[in-house]
Amino acid sequence: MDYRPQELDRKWQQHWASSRAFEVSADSSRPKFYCLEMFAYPSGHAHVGHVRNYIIGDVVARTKRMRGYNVLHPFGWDAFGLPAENAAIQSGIHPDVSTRGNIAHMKGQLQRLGISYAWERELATCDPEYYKWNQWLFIRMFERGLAYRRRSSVNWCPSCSTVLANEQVVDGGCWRCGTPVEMRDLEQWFFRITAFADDLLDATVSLTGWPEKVLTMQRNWIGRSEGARVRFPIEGEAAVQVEVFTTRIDTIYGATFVLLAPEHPLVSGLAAKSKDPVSFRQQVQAFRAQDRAARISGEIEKQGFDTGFRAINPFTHEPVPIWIANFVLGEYGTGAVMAVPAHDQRDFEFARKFNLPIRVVVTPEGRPARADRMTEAAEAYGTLVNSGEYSGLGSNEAQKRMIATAKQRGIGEGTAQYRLKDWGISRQRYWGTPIPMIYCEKDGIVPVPDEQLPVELPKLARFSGRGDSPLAQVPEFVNVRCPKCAGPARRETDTMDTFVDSSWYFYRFADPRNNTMPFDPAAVKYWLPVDFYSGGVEHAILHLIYSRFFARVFRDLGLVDHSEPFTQLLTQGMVLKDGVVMSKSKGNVVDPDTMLQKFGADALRLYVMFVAPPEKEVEWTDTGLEGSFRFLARVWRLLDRWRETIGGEGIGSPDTCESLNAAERALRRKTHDTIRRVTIDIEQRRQFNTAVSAMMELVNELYAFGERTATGPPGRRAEQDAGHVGEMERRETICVVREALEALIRLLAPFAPHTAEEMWEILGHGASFAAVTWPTYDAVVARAEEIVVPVQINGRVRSRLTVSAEASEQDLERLALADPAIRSYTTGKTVKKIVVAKGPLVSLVVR
RNA sequence: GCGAAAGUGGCGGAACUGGCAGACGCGCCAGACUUAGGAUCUGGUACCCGAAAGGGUAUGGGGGUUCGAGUCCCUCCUUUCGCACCA
Repeated sequence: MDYRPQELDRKWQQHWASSRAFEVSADSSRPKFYCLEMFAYPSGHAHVGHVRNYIIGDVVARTKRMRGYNVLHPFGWDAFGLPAENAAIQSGIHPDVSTRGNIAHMKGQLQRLGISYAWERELATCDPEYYKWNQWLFIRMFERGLAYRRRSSVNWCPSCSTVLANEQVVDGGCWRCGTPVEMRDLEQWFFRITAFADDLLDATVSLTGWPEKVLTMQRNWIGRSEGARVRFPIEGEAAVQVEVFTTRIDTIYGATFVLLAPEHPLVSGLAAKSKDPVSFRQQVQAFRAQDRAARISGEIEKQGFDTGFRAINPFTHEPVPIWIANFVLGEYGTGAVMAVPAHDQRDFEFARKFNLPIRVVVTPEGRPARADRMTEAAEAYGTLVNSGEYSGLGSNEAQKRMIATAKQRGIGEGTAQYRLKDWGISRQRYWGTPIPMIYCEKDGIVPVPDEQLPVELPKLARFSGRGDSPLAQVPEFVNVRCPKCAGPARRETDTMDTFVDSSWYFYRFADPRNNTMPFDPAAVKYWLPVDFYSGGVEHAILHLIYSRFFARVFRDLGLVDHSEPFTQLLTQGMVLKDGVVMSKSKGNVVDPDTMLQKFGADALRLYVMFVAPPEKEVEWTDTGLEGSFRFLARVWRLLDRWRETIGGEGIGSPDTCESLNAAERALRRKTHDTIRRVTIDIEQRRQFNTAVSAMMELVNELYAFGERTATGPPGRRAEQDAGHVGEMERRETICVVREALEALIRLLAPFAPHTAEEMWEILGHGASFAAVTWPTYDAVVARAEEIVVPVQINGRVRSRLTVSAEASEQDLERLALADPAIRSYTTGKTVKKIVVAKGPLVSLVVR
């Protein structure tokens, strides 16, 4: 009977579907496990790179199910987004149509892989039943001031013709297409994620199940820095002050000038009053026109000019010049800095270039540096000098006292600054959630009443790809009555960033058909947080920080009782082909369906899990896949060779067999040790490749065992008279082999579920794996009876002792010294030291 | 520039708390069974010397701690990733 996986795939997939094997409901009497893979953008075809993630999740989900957990393992579609809309501009096919077609195809691919999803909970974010709750939530956030509208300078991608959030700008370009981002002044909707900056930052220490790398990225992104704001009056301008942010208030006696960003709000006022307003404005314009990416990255030279105005250092009361500099960022802190050239490298370079004074006010070890001899700024903390009453204090102490003084005198206060900005969510595109807001001349901004939700996307007839906000060109959509005064009003025509959709879909899975709330809090209380979440690292800050933000919003709305939605996070590596990431444009995608037709779902699943640990990038090889197929066929032949022998009734467990011979005991030991290793590898180490190799070892052992038995190994079965097998084996052999095979099949089930189900059935078991329990091991049986102990002399292995596992340290020492090979090294010399290490291992120092 | 992770046979990788480096797989070599083998089974496969027994050298380079280092420490090199004038 040959191994024909394609038939098994079909048979068991049908069986799982018709028996609703993976559908679940909340059950407080059982422990729950929520296993989730990042949902998919329905691009049309999943390649093996995408599919790796789903297989990882499926192995975890299936294992947990066998271990008695009530497992929620859902899937859905991140179905809004630009590619579908751009395709519509090209092809004229409506995004709704193409998206649904893509979803149907990809769903089929996942089903053919045998991923154990609870498909009845499937959702797509482009369904009004889903995005209605985006709108509902938006309004709740608006009511609480967490969603607000403001005019500001925003990132604009000219290619996608839409605004981008800061998180979506990578190296100065659009995260999706790489086009350099431009700045535009626009009225936009923002989510006040900065209100949770401290919470999001501080809680990272509680995320012990996350990779440290991702946490570091999030901490850097939030970018909290402690410091102070200090206000500098302007000489002769009583009405205005320059407020600066500094993390080094201890160096304020060394502040010899003040720098403003070209975007600083005071700049235009100063220009007007300056001696030469025309040239002033020209220089500011020149700075602002500089390439933003280059300006921020420090690639261009530091430039600046003197405004002619002077600020009064509130600590020294000295007047210092105010300059405008191209490297000062308008959007960070106050957009103005006090420049301390002696103790800040950037200020140092600027002072040297423009001959501005440098004054040393902090010294690390007693003797102050000479300003005229410095080659770089002295940024280290130390003891203050030339700082009036603060001289002699350490930097830390000085900071505390200076902040207290500033506060007392009303010239400043201690604060923290963040690099995290509020999340701009308006998108000038069609294929997204309409923002449920109405603008009325009389009543201003008015939310759409809850009972009118959802605000549905109108069907667009044409996609031109030109101009802003396609919805603005649909009069029936734009023109509405004001919900308050019933007067004429117009709708918001921007749509939401699709990252809004993906920030809470994992809650909706707990209760996906609810039509009165986003979800029932009780359902979420049972299922959430997600116990195991896996996806690509590319979401380390985008999706994962937005989701943590949404969890806090739901928490503050009283809908959930936790703050962190994902307990354990696994960031899986990409699958490469020919050394590069698979992509349609590179023409190097490996289509899972082709592989399925050749080798079946289980070989593909097994290969993907075996090739490397899940976090690592892997290079796809066809021969590796064939190897996995061969392994499964090898297991299949093993079962074929033993099925009639061990299938009979009335055969007890090996525990009841008293007289196992050495080979049988060794096989039992291997069986139990394999269960131990596979269980730990899957459940604790999440290192699936070594779990697979442990199973391969067991299979090799079973082949070797078969070699020694009456009927011979599986490969020779063809030459045996099949009618006679079975009667020739010892009862003990049958017990031990059956135990080994039944364990193997169950361990294999999460990786190769179709094959395992079939083999389980062949062995005469009725129940499908949804109901089968994970094998357990006996630690005593798993331990070897006899062990080989290496003996080292001066660090080199010179002999090996075969001893009982119970041998004591003294026994080992004695046996080592008595060993002939060892004696040839010790005779005539002194044994200076003997170490018996756990392991065990004996190490002798001989001189 | 700063920070993090990593560097192991021809290849993917293993080695859990410092204890036999190279598990398992791919590839390759040989044998068996065969009309045949690109099926299957068995054996071999880090490198160097040696007919063999055996010996020596090996985890990016150099140094150190230790009875013992792929693993810990220092230093340098390379690769990948993240951050990059954030005051």
